[in-house]
Amino acid sequence: MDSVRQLLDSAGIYATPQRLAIGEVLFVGPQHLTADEIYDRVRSRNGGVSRATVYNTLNLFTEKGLLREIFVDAACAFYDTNTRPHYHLYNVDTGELQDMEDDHILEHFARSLPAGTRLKGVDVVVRVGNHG
Amino acid sequence: MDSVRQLLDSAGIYATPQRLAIGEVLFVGPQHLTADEIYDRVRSRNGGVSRATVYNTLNLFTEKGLLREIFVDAACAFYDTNTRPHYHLYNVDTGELQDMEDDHILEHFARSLPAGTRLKGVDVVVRVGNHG
DNA sequence: AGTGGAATTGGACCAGGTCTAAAATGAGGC
DNA sequence: GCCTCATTTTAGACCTGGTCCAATTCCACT
Repeated sequence: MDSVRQLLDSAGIYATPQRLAIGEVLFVGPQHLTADEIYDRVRSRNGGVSRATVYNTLNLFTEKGLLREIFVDAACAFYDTNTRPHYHLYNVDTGELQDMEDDHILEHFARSLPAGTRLKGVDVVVRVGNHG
Repeated sequence: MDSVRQLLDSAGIYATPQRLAIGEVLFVGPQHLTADEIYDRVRSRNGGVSRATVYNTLNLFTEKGLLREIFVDAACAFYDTNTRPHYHLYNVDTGELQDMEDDHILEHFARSLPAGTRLKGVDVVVRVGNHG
């Protein structure tokens, strides 16, 4: 139960009740959630957390490297608890997003797609910056 | 000059003056533009095109496979005239987006980054669907 | 207890992008 | 040439995810 507190500590994040509540929703395992899903889950478990705090906290966690933002369509960001560089499989029809673990997926993706799905495209974004 | 018309024809898109104007802005070569940039360029060249038409047309072109949408941050979509599966280099500080042509970039990206930039992360989205 | 800086809050605000209802366009038939 | 009707365009209202802001609360420290 205190693993979330430790995680925040190790990232240099001051642990508040709200941040712990949000962390407990997020860091139960690898998952992809939207801000709204996170907001709903935190509320139904702990009650009082405002939308603004959820956004603040998600941005803070992202900045500190505990989360990664994924943009897969214009109208909603996913937050991924797996922060290693990795691949995603996005189903444009269902809106599902899942991790792909195969390191050679780029060579194989066409062969290894889930049954019943058809390839629509592959985008790789290598994110760089000028500092930090 | 009529190559845009031919492109629209071959994609089964009825060629209107507005669509041709937008096509002429887009299909001059490989590039990444935002909807707003496209709107501005069309207006400064041809005048009368409404924002709604630009969005309609971009969606139509995307649907018909002439364009690809790229989501790289929450607040703005890029439209890429290169529709083959390929990689992008996004500079989080400048907002620049460029194509990467190296087919083995995933193995080499860490070594081949532009001078003065540092790796922030790699996201690969393999887009699939249940039909079509 | 008192103080000051950080965190939280609700609500106003912002900006892409979509929707809608009305007007304009234009190809096909006459 | 001109009607007709479906398609396209348009302006502006609208929606919605996300940010900003000023006011309040919290809490570590004295």
